[in-house]
Amino acid sequence: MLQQKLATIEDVAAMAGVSIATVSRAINEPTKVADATRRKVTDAVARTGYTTNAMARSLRMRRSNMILILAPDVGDPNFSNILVGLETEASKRGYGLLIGNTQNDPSRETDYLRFISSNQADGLILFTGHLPFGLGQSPADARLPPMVAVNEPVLGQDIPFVGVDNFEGARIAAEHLISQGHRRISFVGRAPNREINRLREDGYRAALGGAGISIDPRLIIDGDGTTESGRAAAELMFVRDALPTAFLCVNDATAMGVIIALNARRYDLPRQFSVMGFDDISFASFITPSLTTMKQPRHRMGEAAMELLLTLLAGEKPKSREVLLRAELILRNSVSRPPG
Amino acid sequence: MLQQKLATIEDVAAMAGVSIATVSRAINEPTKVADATRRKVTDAVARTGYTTNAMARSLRMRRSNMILILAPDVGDPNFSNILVGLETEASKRGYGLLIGNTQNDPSRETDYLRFISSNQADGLILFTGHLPFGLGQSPADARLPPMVAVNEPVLGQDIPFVGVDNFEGARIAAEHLISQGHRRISFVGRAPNREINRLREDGYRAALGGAGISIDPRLIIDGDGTTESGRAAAELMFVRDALPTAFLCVNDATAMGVIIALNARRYDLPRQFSVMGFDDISFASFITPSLTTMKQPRHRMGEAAMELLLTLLAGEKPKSREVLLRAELILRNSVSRPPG
DNA sequence: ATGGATCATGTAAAGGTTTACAGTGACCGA
DNA sequence: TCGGTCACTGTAAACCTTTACATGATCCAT
Repeated sequence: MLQQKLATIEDVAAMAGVSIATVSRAINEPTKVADATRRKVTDAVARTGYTTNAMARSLRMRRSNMILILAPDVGDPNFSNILVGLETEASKRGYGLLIGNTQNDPSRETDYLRFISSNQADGLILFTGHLPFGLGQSPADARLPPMVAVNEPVLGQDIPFVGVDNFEGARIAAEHLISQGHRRISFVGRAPNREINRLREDGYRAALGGAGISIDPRLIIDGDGTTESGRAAAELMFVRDALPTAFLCVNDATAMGVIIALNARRYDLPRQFSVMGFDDISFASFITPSLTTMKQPRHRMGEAAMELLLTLLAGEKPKSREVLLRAELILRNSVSRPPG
Repeated sequence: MLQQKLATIEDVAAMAGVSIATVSRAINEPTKVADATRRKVTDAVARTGYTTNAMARSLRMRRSNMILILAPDVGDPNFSNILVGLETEASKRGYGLLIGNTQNDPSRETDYLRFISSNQADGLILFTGHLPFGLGQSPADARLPPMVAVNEPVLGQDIPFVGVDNFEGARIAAEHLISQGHRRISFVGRAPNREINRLREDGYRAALGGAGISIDPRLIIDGDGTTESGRAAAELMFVRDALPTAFLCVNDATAMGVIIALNARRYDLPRQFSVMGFDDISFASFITPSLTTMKQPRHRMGEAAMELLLTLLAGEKPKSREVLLRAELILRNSVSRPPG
């Protein structure tokens, strides 16, 4: 390779006329070194262009200052903003981010664990909602690496979690619809085995219950959170005999599907039907009508998750092992009073 | 720390009754080791749960098997899919991805170079369209690390590039509008100092020239590629006296702004105005009318860029230092024949 | 039988840090 | 003057690999 040899700590030590130990100290614990010496060292560092070899440092310290992010799909617009928050905080604290895109493929999840076992990453951020395949199953690896789940909690494992209060958020959303006079409110995106969907459905139920509205099970529609599922759900409502006046959707993607289906049937929104989403993805404001939704503080979620993980990594006790942020109601044009 | 000591190569060697050199060879160059010995080693590896310490390996080999991604905004929907392509190819070849989100902040760009200079990353993928601040300016660092620009080329530096043929793509788009009978076609998103915008504008000009249509400079509107700029551009057209029958937009975000503005003015699209975008971002199909656009093969762009970088890293000569992929015309509902 | 080639393995150095421990002077109080 | 602190610096081990080189065994052709 053409790579010219980089300056090492020895070169700096030689130029400054001190030992390598002193150079190391001058860099990492400046107070422990005499002023004059420190100046000689910083001088030599500048002249040689020395930068610490992170590999040697990591080897010695058994710490890489890297965090592995395990996500099913980095391209997901809901994830990528959290990623920016994670990155902001990590970068501020001198950590780097390693990305692991798993596509929900168990073998890729396992594969990425090599970064942990080979010491290339000190901790783990989980977007997946479950432990990576191969971790925590056998009692042998009862000792899990430091990790924090974000967005979606990991059930039954007591993994620290940062996310939004989905129950409360959905309740606020449903209450908003109720306050506009709606009483026949559909919930689109039921999926009892997905924790997020379950919590949002529960929030919906709590709001209706609190307002003394009895729940019509025909208005609760299964869905996997995709735009297509929203479209299909809306179509299904027309087949069944009972129509709602408002749709509360488990997320924005679903809500967009509902809106597309209603637009295609030439309904005038929001006059004839109101629609609410959840998440406030970037395109929620671009669809017609623009989407009233619950905004997730994604950037802050990322920051909080990273902060929690770094606290754990430092061996300190965090204030709390669970951080629930509040979702914020964003009023746009997809909700009005019901017709009639 | 609670960290129990991990098995090292010495533990494996002891258990297998061979030297550590043999263990290393059995793992990395299995053919150079006798069958019986290899079996003993793999056995011991399994029993101890040994994984090679990547730090020690990197230190010794002066190679980290990591690639640094420098992007202005990881959350950009156009970027994140390229990222998935990069990741696919990198992961296949045993490389990891380090993300550097710069927000176009020069100091953050420089900051991330520490991963290169400290040997934590072997190469660089540039989304930024320019060299990171602090690199290549002074003749001292004339020797640049191996890098590949993706999406947006770096001008005047002979940096290998993978992207879409923007000139050709824009020409195809404009020709599509012309083939539908449009002759008054606006170009929204002129920005002569942005290479991508410039190329797309040139493609537009070439198509019109080729069809013998003279270009009305009043139909060419500045824009920075944001949705807001598209909205503003459309409004501007109404202030000026000359209206087009079709809008060719520099990208989908701009096109969505144009559509929103036209929808707000209660025009019937595409009957009264046709609109085309460029990129095919995921929400292009969700706006009403759904957007006819040029699709960028983002996943393949990522793969190709990573492939090129790894070729350079291996010290081999790549087939070509520039890979231009073709954008594909996606027909949807935002284009029709002009009115009248 | 002998020289040389081939194959399998071992020895030890090198890669660049951090840090426990030891050492050196200077200074202070008795 | 002496013992003891204190502030600073140096020595050397440890972190865990990969790999050039040396060694020894086997085999074949002479």
